[in-house]
Amino acid sequence: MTVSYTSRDLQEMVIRLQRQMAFFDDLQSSCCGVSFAQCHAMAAIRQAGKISLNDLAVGLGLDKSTVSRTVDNLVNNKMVLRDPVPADRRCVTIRLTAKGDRAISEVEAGLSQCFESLYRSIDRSRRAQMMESLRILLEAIEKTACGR
Amino acid sequence: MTVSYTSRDLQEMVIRLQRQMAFFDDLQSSCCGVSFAQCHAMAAIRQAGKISLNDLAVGLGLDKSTVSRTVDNLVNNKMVLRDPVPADRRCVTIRLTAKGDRAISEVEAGLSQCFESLYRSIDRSRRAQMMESLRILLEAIEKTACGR
DNA sequence: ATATATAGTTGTATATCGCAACGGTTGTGT
DNA sequence: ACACAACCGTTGCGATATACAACTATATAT
Repeated sequence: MTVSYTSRDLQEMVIRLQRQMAFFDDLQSSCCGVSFAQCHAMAAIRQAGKISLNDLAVGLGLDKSTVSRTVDNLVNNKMVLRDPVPADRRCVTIRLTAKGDRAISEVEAGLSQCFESLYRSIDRSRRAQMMESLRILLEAIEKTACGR
Repeated sequence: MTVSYTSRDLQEMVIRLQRQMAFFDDLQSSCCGVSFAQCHAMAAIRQAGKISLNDLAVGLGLDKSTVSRTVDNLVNNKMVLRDPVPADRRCVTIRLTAKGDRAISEVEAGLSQCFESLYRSIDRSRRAQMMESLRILLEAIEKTACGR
């Protein structure tokens, strides 16, 4: 007996998945006194080590002004520093403070732990199949332009 | 040759998936002159046919005041109507106008079409496996409390 | 009848975001 | 060398989204 699926089933699944995943966002915000947007910024800063405001904005896909203000808040919370760049006085470089590094590390550790639980809760025999399916789905989504 | 996966791979996949899916949100907002939140509200209203503000707020997981204002905007845009309820004069019922119905239908048709393309772009022989994997993943996520 | 619960609105506050305008800095073309 | 363009970041302004608390009006329960 073969089960038959439709695109509507896929749609429903993906939308439910999306709902559930909103939770990961909440997890990232609620935990360390930093908001979701701040968290994303900090993750990007961390990955870069240090980064200009412009590059950060491009990386996050946000307007410079938005990121400038987010950085303001992070500076106020002593999470990041804005350093002048002697070589080009238009620029600033942004980097994490020790406190900021601790905070984002904590968030990311929490997230990793969450995914570990999730991974372990999936039957070992099904993991490879699942990862393969996700890979294919991702590829398909990334290819299917759909207005983009 | 068995490929070995880790929870980190899963995490990466799911996060990439989440990123991609943010696009579906944009699709829903940008298309018909209604924002994402408005769109969600309209979808819920449509599903219910007519609904009280309170039920709508509960259904959307938002505060009543938030929804009240969202409905304000929708009323201003002639997308929905607020009707008094004679039987209980505290209540209002909210329902779509013809314009609102057209708008949300259009959005949902676009989304469905998007998922159809996506579905078709997945190799037929892999579809069942993918749906099965998604089902399992969803179940696992819904079960894995992870702070919830 | 009086107290309590409920439905919705409004005031206030915060976060997030973009566009436009601006000020200072650097690079370029002539 | 100098004017003009390009670029970086900030700030002003407006919009949306959201929650909590206070309030009004109504309904229910004791």
